Amino acid sequence: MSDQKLPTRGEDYSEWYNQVVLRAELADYAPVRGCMIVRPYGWALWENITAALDSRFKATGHVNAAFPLLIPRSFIEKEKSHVAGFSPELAVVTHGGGEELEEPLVIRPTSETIIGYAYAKWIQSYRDLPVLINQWNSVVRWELRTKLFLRTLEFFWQEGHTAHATFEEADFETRQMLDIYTDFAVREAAVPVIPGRKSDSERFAGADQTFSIEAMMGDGKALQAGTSHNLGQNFAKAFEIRYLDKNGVHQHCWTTSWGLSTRFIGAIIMVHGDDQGLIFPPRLAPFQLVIVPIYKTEDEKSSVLECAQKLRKELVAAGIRVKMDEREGVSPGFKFNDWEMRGVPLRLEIGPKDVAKGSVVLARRDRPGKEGKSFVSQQDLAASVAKLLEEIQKSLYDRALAFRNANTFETATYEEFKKAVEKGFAFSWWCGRSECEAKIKEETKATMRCIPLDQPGGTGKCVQCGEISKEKGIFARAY
RNA sequence: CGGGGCGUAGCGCAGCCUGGUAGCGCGCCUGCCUUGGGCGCAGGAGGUCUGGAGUUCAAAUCUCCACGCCCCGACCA
Repeated sequence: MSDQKLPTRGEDYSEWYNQVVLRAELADYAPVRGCMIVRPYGWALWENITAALDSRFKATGHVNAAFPLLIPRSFIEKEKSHVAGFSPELAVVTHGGGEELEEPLVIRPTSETIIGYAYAKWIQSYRDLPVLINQWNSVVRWELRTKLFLRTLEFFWQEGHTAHATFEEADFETRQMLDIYTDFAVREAAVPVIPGRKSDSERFAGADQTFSIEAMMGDGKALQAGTSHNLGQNFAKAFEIRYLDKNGVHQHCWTTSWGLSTRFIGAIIMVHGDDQGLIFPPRLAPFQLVIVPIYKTEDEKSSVLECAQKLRKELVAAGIRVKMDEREGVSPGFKFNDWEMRGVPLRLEIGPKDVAKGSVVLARRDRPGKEGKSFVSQQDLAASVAKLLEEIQKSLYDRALAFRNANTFETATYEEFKKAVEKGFAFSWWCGRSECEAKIKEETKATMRCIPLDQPGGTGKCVQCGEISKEKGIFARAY
């Protein structure tokens, strides 16, 4: 660490983000442009994200599997709009074993096609349905403008792929998974999100309908934090995924896909972080509590460490993720700042005075300085800690929601709209036409994020063209 | 893929204009001292100056070419 202070978010939000990711040791740049090395601290966060999602997938009947990294290029070409959408960003393997391949292989940008191939083989009867499979993997899309976690050439994610007998079942699945993402974002990550439907131009290549959850970052920009697609019968027709129904008639399946990526880590960073650095929501934080022992003499050191170890064991036994910072030669003050920068939600300070009094100091990451510090008895420490962690979790959500509300504007005129998207979200009537959407983008740089599922009802005038509209949309500049 | 910026110690930079001994800050190592909000002092290690070609007695420095990275725009989880 060369300079000790981060740039503030107000000075340079983008640079604040880059630095905090590197200094907190979440990730590092790789030798190939656009690729990312996820460091242990960042991966620990991802593991907590995957665990929270995976249990929700399992609870709704999904199972995990693994499909290949390499896909015959002809597969990608089988679904018209899918090729059109993805061909500019494909990585293609042309050689293997020292020879040019007869058919180039695409490194998966997503797995609809190879899974479609497998489903066509596996599904014959309505009795085989539904198929509810998820896979955890990484995919490659040749991005030209990259940023750690938010947009990298290779990224880690989960992709769920399901096949159903009817449109209704596929529609239910699509919405159910959107609900799961919403629940995960709100309850685990303390990130308020707006679930909604994507416009035609923002739809996934090959989907009939795309839904997303949209979150507001600390600079007022939007981030798509998860997506769920109803693929209709498009892939089923391209790959001949068919089943024989009860009447003995061949039907094409209805398929869905849904994904959430390491991009979500970017959302956590930008939704909760402050000028000191990261703030992780307790439920996902790699370390929920860090212990900083404080001592001068050798005698103090042994008694403080002994006590700290005892407390650590109690906390671990209570299921709390604890880090003990026993580094020699760095001052406690340094450690305070270091762990604050790295986003640990709660810090436990213990020194000779605390050992004598049977107390500790607990300092909340979400409330800087003295205000967030409290003296707490070592008796029932685990219970006190658990309670504080819950409070922090809640206050992070409340704070993020308040910020989003303060920066979301219901705009009546186009002038108001233009001002709104400078600061945050515009929630405005929209006629639904792509031309209006394109014009808005051209003139304001804001894009149609989603049409929230939660609509006020009634009608209003499209913010751009003035036509009577039935729905309101979220518009914002986006990552 | 267009525009801009930058490649010199692990990181951040100076040196380049005006060619001639490789420098500073932070970090790292050792020792002492300190430790309740980013300690201090002393000593030390660490460089094919992104690569290639050219000009020159001599190139980090001048010329040309290549490569890489970052930032800003068009396309995307």
